[in-house]
Amino acid sequence: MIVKTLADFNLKQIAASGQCFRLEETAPGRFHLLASDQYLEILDMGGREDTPVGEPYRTYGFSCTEQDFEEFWSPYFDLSADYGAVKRLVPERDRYLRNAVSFGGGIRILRQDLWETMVTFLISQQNNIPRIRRCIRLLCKNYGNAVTDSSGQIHYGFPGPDKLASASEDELRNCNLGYRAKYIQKTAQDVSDGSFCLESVRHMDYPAAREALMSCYGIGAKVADCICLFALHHIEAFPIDTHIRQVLEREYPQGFPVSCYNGCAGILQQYIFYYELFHSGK
DNA sequence: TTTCAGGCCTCCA
DNA sequence: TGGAGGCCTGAA
Repeated sequence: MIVKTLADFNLKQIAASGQCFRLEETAPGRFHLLASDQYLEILDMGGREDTPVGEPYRTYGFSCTEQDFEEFWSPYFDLSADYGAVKRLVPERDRYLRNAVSFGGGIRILRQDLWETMVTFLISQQNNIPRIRRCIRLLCKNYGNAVTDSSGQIHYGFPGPDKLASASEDELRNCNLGYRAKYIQKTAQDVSDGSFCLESVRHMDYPAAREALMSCYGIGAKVADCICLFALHHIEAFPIDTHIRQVLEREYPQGFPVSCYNGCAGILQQYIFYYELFHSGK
């Protein structure tokens, strides 16, 4: 296990922010994370939250080598980005956003796998988080590769498009996907036969990637924006779901000042989302 | 029992 | 072209 003290990084907040359904707190302060076929255990060793806005830090133990951390996990957690600089863009007069940033200051936008993110956010539509997690667990167990951790426990990696394309809609429905099974089946087929190219989407700018994603069966504006933000790291993407829509109507009736945030409004969206869901003192 | 959850598609006017 | 209705399922 390697130990790291990290600024603007709180795994509990990241797990609760709902951007990654395979990051789970399995016991207080203990997390496990599956990303594609990689498995990581993480131990929260404490830290400080009562620092000036934007500078919380915590210490974590990671069950990987220094090399794996630097090559895979550090980019995955977006650790080279300065989130303090984003927080400082929020003006003093915007008390709501200042509170949201202070409350969820350890959130980062993960850099997740494109295919995995497409499928998980197809599942997320009109759905709740416990059920989304169950669906993904079933999908991985039925179609993913087994990954054994250091204690010999088996976990399952995320199934690739070919694997899901070979499953029938009824078989996918058995993963509790409901009507979303046909979206996943069709999208997997399109990726598998090359009519939708993941690699080209990776190289598109935000508007082009969003439009390309929305051409997939079952992917609308909200899901496309989530994929752009959480997989392609287009941090200007600003997904609007029912929670965010309510906030915009209540706090920003003139519209959210996207232009103030220098192409990183999506990060602010995550602070707002987390604040709305978990802040009880409003 | 009903509503709603991190929407999207299809149909019809 | 825009709006209404249907869709899986389970927690509250």
